[in-house]
Amino acid sequence: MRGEQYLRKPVQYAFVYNKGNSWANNLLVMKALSNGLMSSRYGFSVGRRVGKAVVRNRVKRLLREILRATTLRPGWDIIFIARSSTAGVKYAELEKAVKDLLSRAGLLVESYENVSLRSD
RNA sequence: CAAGUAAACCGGGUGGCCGCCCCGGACUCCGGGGAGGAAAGUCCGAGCUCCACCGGGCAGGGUGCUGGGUAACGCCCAGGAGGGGUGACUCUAUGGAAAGUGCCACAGAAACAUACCGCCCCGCGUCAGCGAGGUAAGGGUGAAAUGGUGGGGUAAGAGCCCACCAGCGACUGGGUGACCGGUCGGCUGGGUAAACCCCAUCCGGAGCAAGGCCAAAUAGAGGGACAUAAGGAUGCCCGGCCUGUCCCCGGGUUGGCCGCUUGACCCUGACGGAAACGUCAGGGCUAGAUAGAUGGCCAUCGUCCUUCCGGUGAUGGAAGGAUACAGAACUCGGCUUACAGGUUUACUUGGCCU
RNA sequence: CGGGGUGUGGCGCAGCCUGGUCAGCGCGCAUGGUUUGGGACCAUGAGGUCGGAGGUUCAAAUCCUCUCACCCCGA
Repeated sequence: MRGEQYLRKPVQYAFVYNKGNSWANNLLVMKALSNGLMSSRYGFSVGRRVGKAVVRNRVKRLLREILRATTLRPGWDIIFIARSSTAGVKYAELEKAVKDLLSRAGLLVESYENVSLRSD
C-alpha cells in the first residue's frame, strides 16, 4: 500500500496507540490523534484472535474499501482495531460501525446533503 | 442395477461500474500480468548464503526386509514375507532374542530353571498312611508352561521309536537379492529390542530477520583475557592449519537497494524401461508484496438440495436455500492434514435379463 | 523462521520418566445425619471416550507415530 493516506510504520502505530483518544463499539475500536498535517492517515490492526489469514485479509479489505469511500476531516491519524466479532461480518454492518465511530469522534465529513443528524 | 476397491482430475463461467500491486510504453493515459491443490501444518530432504579451512576419534541423533529411481530423503516404483478381506485390493519402525543385561504384574508349584494335585515302582505298616525314587502324559493357573495330532512302547511315562505337520541345521536347485523349492539329519525348552543394547548406514552449525551494498546517526583514550598463550566449525578430545585476536559493558540507526524469482521449471512429441523415472527434439515465461497487492457492489448462467404444481414415466416449471477447505513472503522435491459438489478410467462381488 | 510447554469428572491439579496391583486428591454437586433453621462438621454416593486416530505389547493415561486445539519464548 502506497500513498500518504496510510499509516505504514510501526513507530507511527505505537505513537497513536499510546497518545490517541479511543472510541469503541461491539465490532471495532478506533484510536485517533491529531497529526498537524493537511490530510488524514489511517491504518488497521487485525489481530490473530479475529481468525485465520483468510478471515483477517477479508476484514482488512472490507475496511480499506469502506475508508476509500469515506471522506475524513483532515489532520488526523486514525487506527481501526478489529475485535474478534468482526469475523465473517457483512460489508453493510462493518460500514455502519465505521461511520458510527467516525461521527461520534467528529471526524466524518458528510458528503450528502440529505443525511442529517437524528433528533429525538 | 446395487454394493465396493484402486487410480487420475476439476474445484465455478460470462459481463458491467469503482479500486489495489508489479512490468512495459507514454507523461498521467494506454497495454500486459496478478494465489493453491493443498499457497496450510512445518514432519523430512535439498539448493542458496555465512560461519577462514582439512582430517580422525568419542558422545549424541536419524533411518532400518530386498532390488531399483532420485540432486537428496524418513519420499516414489517393483518384489519378498507376515496379517486382514469371498474378492478387486489393502496394512506393516518388517535387521538381530544361540553377544550380554533388564523386565514379564495378578494368578500359579514354577515365568527360567521348576513339581502343587497327580501317575508308577520299591521299602515299612493290620489299616489310615509314612519314607526313598522315577515321570512330566492328565488336572489346575496364566497372555504365555518346554513342539502339535495319531500310533507303538512302558511299572508309569517321555521324540524313547514311527508317520504327517511346524521349527532348526547341513547339502542342493532357482533368483541380482529379500526369499522360494527339494533331499537328508539329530529329534528341538518362551516373550519383549516402538526396554537398554548389538549390527549396518547416514548426519558440522545456523538460517533470506541468511548475507551484501548505500545513506543517515553516535562516544568509545571504558573494562577484561592472553605469550609454556588465546581464539577460530557453535557437545568433547586429538593432529594439522590460520590469525594480534577474542569476550563483556556503553552509544547510534530501525531508512533505501540488491538477494527476489529462469527453475533438479512448464507444455507437446519421440525413444529407453515392467514401473518409479531417464534421454533427446520443439515451444513457452507463468505473482513478487513489505502494516504486507490479487478486492468491493451488481446482473446473469451453471451445479446441488428442499418445498409446491403438472405428468404413467422420461422429465418440465416456480419459489427459497447452498456453492467447500483455504491466501504466496528465498526457492524447489516429498509427506501429512482440511475440503461443498462433481467428472473419468480400470477392476471385484452379488442380483436380474438375453 | 526457530525453540519449548500443556491437554485427565463442573473447576484446579497428581499419576506418565520406571506399562499391570490405579484412574486418585482438594473444591464443588446430590442424599442422609447433626441444628429450631442455616453455616460449619460427619457419613455415603454420583460423575472421567485420560484431546483425537492408529500401532507395539498378554496388557497403554503411561511407550511409538501421525494429528487437533491452546499457551509461552527468541530473532
